[in-house]
Amino acid sequence: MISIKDIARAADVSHSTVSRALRNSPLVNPETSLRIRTIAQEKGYRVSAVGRSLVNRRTDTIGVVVTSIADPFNAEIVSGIEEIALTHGYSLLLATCHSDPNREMLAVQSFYERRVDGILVSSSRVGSLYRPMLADMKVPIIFINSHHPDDDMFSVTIDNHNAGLQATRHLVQLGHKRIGYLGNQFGLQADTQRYAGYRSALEEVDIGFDPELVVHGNGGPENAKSATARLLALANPPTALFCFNDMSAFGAMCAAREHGLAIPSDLSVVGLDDLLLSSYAEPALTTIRQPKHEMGRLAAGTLFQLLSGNSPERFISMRGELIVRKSTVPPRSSADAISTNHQKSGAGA
Amino acid sequence: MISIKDIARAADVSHSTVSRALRNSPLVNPETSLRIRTIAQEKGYRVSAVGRSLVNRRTDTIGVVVTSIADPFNAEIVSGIEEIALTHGYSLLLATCHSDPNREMLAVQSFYERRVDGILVSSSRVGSLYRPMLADMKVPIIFINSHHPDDDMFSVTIDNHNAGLQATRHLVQLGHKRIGYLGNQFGLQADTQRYAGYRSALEEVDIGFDPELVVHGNGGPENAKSATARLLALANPPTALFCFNDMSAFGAMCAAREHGLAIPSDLSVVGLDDLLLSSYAEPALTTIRQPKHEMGRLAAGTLFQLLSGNSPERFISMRGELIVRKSTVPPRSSADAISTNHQKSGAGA
DNA sequence: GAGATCATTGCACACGTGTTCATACTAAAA
DNA sequence: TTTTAGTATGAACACGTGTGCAATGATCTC
Repeated sequence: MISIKDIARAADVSHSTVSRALRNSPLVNPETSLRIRTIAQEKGYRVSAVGRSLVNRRTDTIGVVVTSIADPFNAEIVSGIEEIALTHGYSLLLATCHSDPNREMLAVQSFYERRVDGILVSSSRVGSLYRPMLADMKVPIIFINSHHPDDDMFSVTIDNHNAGLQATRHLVQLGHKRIGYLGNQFGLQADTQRYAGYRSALEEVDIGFDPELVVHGNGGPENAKSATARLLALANPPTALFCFNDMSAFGAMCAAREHGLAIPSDLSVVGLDDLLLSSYAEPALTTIRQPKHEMGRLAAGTLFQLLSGNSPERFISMRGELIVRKSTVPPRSSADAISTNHQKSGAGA
Repeated sequence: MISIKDIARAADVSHSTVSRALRNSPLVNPETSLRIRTIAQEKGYRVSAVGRSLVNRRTDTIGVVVTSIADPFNAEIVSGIEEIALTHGYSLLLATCHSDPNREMLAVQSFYERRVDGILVSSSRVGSLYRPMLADMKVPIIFINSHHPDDDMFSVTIDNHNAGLQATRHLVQLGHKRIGYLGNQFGLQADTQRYAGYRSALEEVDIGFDPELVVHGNGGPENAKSATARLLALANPPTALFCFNDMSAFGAMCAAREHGLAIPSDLSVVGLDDLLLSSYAEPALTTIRQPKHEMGRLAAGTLFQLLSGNSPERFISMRGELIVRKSTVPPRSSADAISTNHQKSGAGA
């Protein structure tokens, strides 16, 4: 591993001069500078970012922790972050925590030890426990997809309540009266808020709320499938379903078909995310588009604002956009769906 | 930012003793050690990995470059890598290159400057151009999903030829005679090999090869859609389609439906990847499962073998597994599909 | 009690880079 | 010629950490 001292020896100058020459400092004679840079190139020299970081007190690196990178939602957020980081010449340190608060803390601590210049956390489960930790380490942290009402926290979220409201309103306007909610793990902030939006939409039109129509998965399709099966086994099943996210919606549609129901004629489904594949599904999924990529960009942008000494907005809240596709239609009979009590041995289509 | 010198001052010892105490060295008096560690904790001290890296000459960091993290295929590979890295106490530096050889090189150079202990590159587009660069920088590199026949390269791939063979054989065995191939960008190694497998399967049973039935997308659903549309507009369209990957398969199925065809009765489709959502599609996608997570694990495992001085296998080739689901059935008439020349204004189901 | 062994600690240097300050030399001005 | 201003360079220190070596003092052995 060759250092500036090596090429200093080769060029018969001090390492100071080499350092200056490589950074194109006007302090060094143009001829010597060229000679040094030539030698450096010949020897295949590359600066050591670790040596440089030690003196510059910055690593040009930001840390990103997500629940799972295999989750396309997180992947798109990271994609947005990476895009902005690249334009600033920053690198990305990635860690996953699998919704484990402990692993989340460990990841953040690891980032801190590595002296990242900033940290982005998506779907944090730790929340206010960060406070004492943040007091110690003066590293700017931006939260994505979780909001903390404390003064010194920055966050980028979508308006989850509004998203739930839009999705449910859409189903209400189609004429549905028995609308189910397929949530994520209980206690998750985004779930609570989307659920609240769902409730609000029902109250707007005086549709009686039926707790039977609320089930919880874990955000993945498999859990959504079994949760939906419970819902469809009800004596008076829903005619429409609002799902926490698109992955859950896929699982729900799968369960419905196995139950002998056709989508959307027997069951309307609306998701939330608008994943790349959602528009290619059959039927194409009606959903609330979440600007994932843009959220990543904004979060990273906020961080770089902070790093350059500016005072960006603390709480950025984005609006989801309703994308109506083919998975939602009016219910079969406008006189509610009491008559359509499907048997499990029903039409196998 | 507090350093060992600060707590050395506070504990009235030399920074050497602090360094030893924090690493639980047996050389330091247990009482002093405890006192030092207490002070360190009170002050919220955390080692600087950059200082440590400078002297240890290792960063406990590996670099990963993928084409796009938003691509679920890459995301799952990264997920596998991260899992193994974590067990070794390593962190992950992530970069994307968007299939641009130049950006790929820049990413690798950035990693090198940051003195990562090893590099993983998925779907490399640069190939042998690495050689001179590798000669300079003695950082172990593992390639995923691209194979380089040079001596000093390590790689983990799936047997693409075999995958193409299995997929096409499956369609042949169902009785299809006009089988299309929807490939990725021309020149991509994986595409060439899968295409070769496709050809081999056709030759096995003496099905005449028709170059009309081969089209190329870019691995994404949108391009796949338009490419498939061209295929279906043929006077004598295919009755089955082997797609480069699952994303393409989704685009292909979408195009077929817009063309008035039913999947699988009018067109059988087989993908390659087995994404999380592939089994939840309608119809559930027949595909060749690629052990993405395992490939990431193996690649990372190979790297850590190298880092610990062992000599792991150079070329790891994995077998894809045919997963038969609902998107493939025998063709409508065994007397080929000449009669089924669908009009674009056909049944709109 | 003298020498030997051991436990504990500090000094000094190293890692690779950037930067301040002083120095040596050159050229211009007086 | 002397002073002044300017140019080019090196010495020295700093960043935070780890470690070989020496030094100190204590305990043990005979």
